[in-house]
Amino acid sequence: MVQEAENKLIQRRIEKLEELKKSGVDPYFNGFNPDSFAQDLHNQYDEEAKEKLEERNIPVKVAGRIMAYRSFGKAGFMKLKDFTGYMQVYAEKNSLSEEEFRLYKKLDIGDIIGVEGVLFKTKTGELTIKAKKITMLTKSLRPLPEKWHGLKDKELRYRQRYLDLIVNDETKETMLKRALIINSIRKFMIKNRFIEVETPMLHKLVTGAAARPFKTYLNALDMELYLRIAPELYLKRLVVGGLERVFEINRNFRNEGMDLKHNPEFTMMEFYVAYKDYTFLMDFTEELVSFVLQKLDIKDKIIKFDGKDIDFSRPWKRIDFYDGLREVGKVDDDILNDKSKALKYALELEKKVNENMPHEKILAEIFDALVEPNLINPTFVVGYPVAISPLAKRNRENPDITDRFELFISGMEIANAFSELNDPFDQKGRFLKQLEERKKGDEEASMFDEDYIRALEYGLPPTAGEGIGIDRLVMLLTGNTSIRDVILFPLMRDKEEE
RNA sequence: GGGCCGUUAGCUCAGUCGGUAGAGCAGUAGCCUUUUAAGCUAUUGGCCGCAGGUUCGAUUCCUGCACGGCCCA
Repeated sequence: MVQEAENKLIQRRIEKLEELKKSGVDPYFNGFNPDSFAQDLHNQYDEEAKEKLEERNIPVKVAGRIMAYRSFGKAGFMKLKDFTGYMQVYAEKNSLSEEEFRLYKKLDIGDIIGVEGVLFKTKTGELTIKAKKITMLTKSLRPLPEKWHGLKDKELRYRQRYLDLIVNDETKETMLKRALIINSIRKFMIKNRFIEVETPMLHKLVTGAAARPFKTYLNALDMELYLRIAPELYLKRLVVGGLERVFEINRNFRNEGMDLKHNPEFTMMEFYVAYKDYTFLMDFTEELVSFVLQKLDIKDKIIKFDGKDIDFSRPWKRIDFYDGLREVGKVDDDILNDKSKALKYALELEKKVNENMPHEKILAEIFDALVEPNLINPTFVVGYPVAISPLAKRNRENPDITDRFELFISGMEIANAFSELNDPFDQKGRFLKQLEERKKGDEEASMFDEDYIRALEYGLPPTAGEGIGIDRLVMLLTGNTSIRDVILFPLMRDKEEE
């Protein structure tokens, strides 16, 4: 048996399954080939007049899951769902063989069936298939959630996403939109002559971002490995190799807290373009997102998210990191100039900071607390300090800051980008600095990547690079305030089954 | 990590000021050949999240735990 009968409802359906088998019906029949999808039929025939449609006597074969079942004696209606939409089926005794009518009477909501018949319209004008033949394709053993309220329990929706998808059309809509968003991004990148690549997920060194990694182990080489926190250094190696425009849309893994905006594995697009700098990337990002909005048919450039209107009209606001602290965060100058005052202030804000951290890192924490939540419309923050930007190129006028920006929308960090540091001597120094931070206890500090230095010694052309958080972008564009609602299978804690 | 809230039938939810529970849908039986949450009649279904404590008695009160949600860090 597949599973123990959990309750009488399942028990009853298993009995029905056995009855089917006994009467010679294969409850898992594999030879039915539908010739139409629900939505296509609606698109084609919804506008057609009832009489005309019925004269034409159009034969169709569809397959799907029974979502509603309304029966009255010698006839009845079913609502069938396939991946495109719904199609109503009308079954009556006179149009079916005796066996098939008996099969019809035994069907359950949730069963997957194939229907052959002709199109007609009901009294109320709904396009419907009058069944001539019904084929059981998959018997469903578990009862579906209630037809009206559906499945609301978030825990069940995440843990049993298949059920969520069967019952809640909004979930499917969100995921289809996600696919559309990623597709349009890909289209935009390719249009701009970027080459899509895949780089390793299993890394020997933790680099490319500030985060704690997942550790794993490769038996064949007796080697400790990390799941990547970012593909950055591999992508830049490719630019060294002459792939001057590359992008990768793929998963990153970060071993840190989970909340509305963080899932341990998440999807990023990173891309690099040679002979451009970070100012190019700001324009490019505006164009990219505008392109996606256009593909989503959002014409007024305004999106409702978390109760706020977000205006994507170009150009987007650009503010300086320190100006942001002063003007948006109302942070006093002596905090900006004095590390011990900054530390004290950050502690008052209940940030996890300590005296081993560089002053700039503490300021970044204060920025996180006081400035970021106020950046609602798309805002580029520029002028990040060198100390917290180990892979970014220094600004020519002010060597203490970098040619870098982060993009915030609705208080969320959406993108991080900079002119890439391509001076191997400077890069070596930054790596060494990161090692020091690591020794002081910063588990998020970068490791030293010698081969990457070697690659830089061969010469990385002047390059601009950016990472865009795809899940968060999808959240914004689909109106979901939880990252779990835009990931098909978000990570859940184990629940012991009895 | 802290705070608040939730966990009752397959699903969505009531409820018991402490006396082992109820609705709708789904299921089952019957009537019904154009329904739209179809209708009508009858009916099955519960370790009231888990473990302790208080009590004559706990699903209810208390404590702890698990999982989830929201808020904060």
